[in-house]
Amino acid sequence: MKNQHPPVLQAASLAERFERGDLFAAQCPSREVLKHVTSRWGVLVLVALLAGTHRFSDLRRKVNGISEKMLAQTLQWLESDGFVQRIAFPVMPPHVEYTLTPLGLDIAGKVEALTDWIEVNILQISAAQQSSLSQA
Amino acid sequence: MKNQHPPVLQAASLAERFERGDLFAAQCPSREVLKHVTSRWGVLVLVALLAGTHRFSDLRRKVNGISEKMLAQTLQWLESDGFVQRIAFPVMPPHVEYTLTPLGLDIAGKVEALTDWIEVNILQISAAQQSSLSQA
DNA sequence: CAGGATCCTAAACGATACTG
DNA sequence: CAGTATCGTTTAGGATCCTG
Repeated sequence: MKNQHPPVLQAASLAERFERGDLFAAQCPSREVLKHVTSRWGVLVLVALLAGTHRFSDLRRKVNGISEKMLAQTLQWLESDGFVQRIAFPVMPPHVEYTLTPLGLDIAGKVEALTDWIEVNILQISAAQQSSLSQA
Repeated sequence: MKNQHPPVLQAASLAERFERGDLFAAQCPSREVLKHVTSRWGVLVLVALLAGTHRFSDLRRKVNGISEKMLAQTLQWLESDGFVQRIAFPVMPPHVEYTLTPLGLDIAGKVEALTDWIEVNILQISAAQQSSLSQA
């Protein structure tokens, strides 16, 4: 069954939402956004777009391994969440540009903070993996 | 355009990113770690453990909707990545505690920064979704 | 209580073909 | 070029049973 966003968010639950722990509720609307943003390709597309406007094929080349289908779907998710703006030029052949919105720029920064941390600490993580084998 | 990069991002220059291998490469080892951390339950378990040590059943109760299987698997991922330390007391019935390692504490903070941002901006995101429908 | 083993469904994903 | 549509495969994830 499909869990769709409620058209109007209750002001009553707004206060609750500002408290920590609301995310743990299964019906939290943030989980849907989180799903898009932390998806396998969502992360990479957001970070890629931090470098600036990209065309569809640019993104496809940059995000190594992504398929047409997944790129299109990921971009649609991010666009519907208001993180990405899609601009289609009515020319032939088609020319479409994708840009982060201010909102998207903000969240992409958070995502990049995470991915950067992983890349910086990847050796330390691998080392921890090794030592965990001897610990138990 | 309000490009407000956190300090951590500036520490990772473009040149450095090329040297340590880019996340955009399909074979980048960081992608595996990223997969665990940004997985549906990985995010929630990490944030949950920020509150301190939890037993298996505590986590299961706290992370609403997670199954035994996925909790066990997620914890094993995070443990093998060196983010979570598992302590099993040899008693009957079993007593097992899970705690964030220093490395895990660090990355959980990044993840929480992301989830917190979403929770705080969820209304703005919904608003962006609405306006994107009327713009077109 | 913690979690392994098994089975199963739903969803994600990829490849290809096709179109404006 | 930028997608959509369709199909087949793979993986995530859930339910249940079982054991130490």
